[in-house]
Amino acid sequence: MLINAPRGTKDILPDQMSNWLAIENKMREVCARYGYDEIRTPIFEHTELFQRGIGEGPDVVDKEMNTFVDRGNRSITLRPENTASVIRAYLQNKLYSASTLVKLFYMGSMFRYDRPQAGRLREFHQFGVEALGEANPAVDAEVILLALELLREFGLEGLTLKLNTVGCPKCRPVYRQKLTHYFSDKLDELCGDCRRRYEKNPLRILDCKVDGGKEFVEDAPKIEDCLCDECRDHFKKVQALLKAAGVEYELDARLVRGLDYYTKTAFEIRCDDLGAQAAIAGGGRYDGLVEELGGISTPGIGFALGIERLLLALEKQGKLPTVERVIDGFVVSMGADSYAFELMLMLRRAGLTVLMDFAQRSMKAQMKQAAKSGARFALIVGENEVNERTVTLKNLSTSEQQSVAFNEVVEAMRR
RNA sequence: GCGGUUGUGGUGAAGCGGUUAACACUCCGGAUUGUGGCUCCGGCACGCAUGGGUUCGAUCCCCAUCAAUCGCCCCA
Repeated sequence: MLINAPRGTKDILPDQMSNWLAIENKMREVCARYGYDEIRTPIFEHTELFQRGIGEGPDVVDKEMNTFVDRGNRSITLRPENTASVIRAYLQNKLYSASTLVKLFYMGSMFRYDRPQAGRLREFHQFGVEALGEANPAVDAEVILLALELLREFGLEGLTLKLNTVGCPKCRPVYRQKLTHYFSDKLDELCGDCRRRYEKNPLRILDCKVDGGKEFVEDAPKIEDCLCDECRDHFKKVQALLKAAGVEYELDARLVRGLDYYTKTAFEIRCDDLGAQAAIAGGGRYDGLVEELGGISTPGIGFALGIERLLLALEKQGKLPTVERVIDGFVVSMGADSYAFELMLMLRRAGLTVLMDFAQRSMKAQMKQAAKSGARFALIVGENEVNERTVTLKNLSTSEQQSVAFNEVVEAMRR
């Protein structure tokens, strides 16, 4: 019996690497332009980091974490997201000492134990960005712009930016209170999920697919009526900056980011082509999180983007990027393997990409391989070439062929 | 975690309760001497996700498991 990869995990095979690399390269390139530096944190952390960082409540922590006890009897969790880890690293390594605004990005595996679907895996990959130390709404705008520009550079279409503010510790409780009060005598009219949400997070009721359209839900108190001056002003400034940048967005009072740590700005980028997993990227401000994790009060904002979802969307739109791979030569050996080896070594040392078929097959078969590999040249060696210490160099696109002295092959191939 | 659909070779797929499981592509080999991309010829599932059951007999029927997928939940 073969052993398969665990449910919800996927091999990224050689023929897909080109797409992954192209995407990762673009991410690094855009981040460099925006002044974000890469960071890599461990794939597992103390379970407590996520419990404190994300908060008890969201499914991500309650039901979806891969938690285990290690041999030293510690409770360890495979990271379900990276923000808490980045902040942990920021505090632990005192990155704040370098400058007030620390801008970081990451990419890597995240783990959530959920039922797999296309665009939703148990091990999946996120690219994300965190800007720590600055409360200025301009940073909110920069982060959103970075996400949008990145996707735009991939040529992705059918994107919608949804924007909301979820208030802060001053005004959110007021709003939540109002909502709870509002729904308290309407529980019977809500679906089962919403009755659950009523306890855990009444804001959720607003974007319920079952109840969302109901009149009394539509008429529920709006957060904008409860925002404190600071949050109201912040949100206004973020919008002004986005408008100035020519960004189109939808205000969505029902957009509730799933992780409890968000404050003020919350946003999500959706792509039409992804079915139920339409959220390709999401994020927001989390001004209380650093303090929650034991640092001094430090504002922060970030977002995460699902790389598999991006790949899926790009594939659907026929826009998968690739990285070029040039094969310079393919050595065809007619029973002259040691000479062929010498040749390959020489060429590779000169920095050329050279392949050969080791199956000792007919010349015809080897030529076929050479053509299939996409190599620019076939380098044919046999008894004659060995004796003359030459190489028969055939340009596979023009079919031109010449005999070249061993020492002059590199030069001939570079012409 | 809940509900639905699906599961045939490397790939896309046809198929029927009963002798050799179509077809296409890929791949491999060949069309005489050391030359590819075109053409032609030939080869490639002892097996129809796995494990049970029904049946004289199952890839086609039933059950379970596993997996994928769609929707929900949640989220990226």
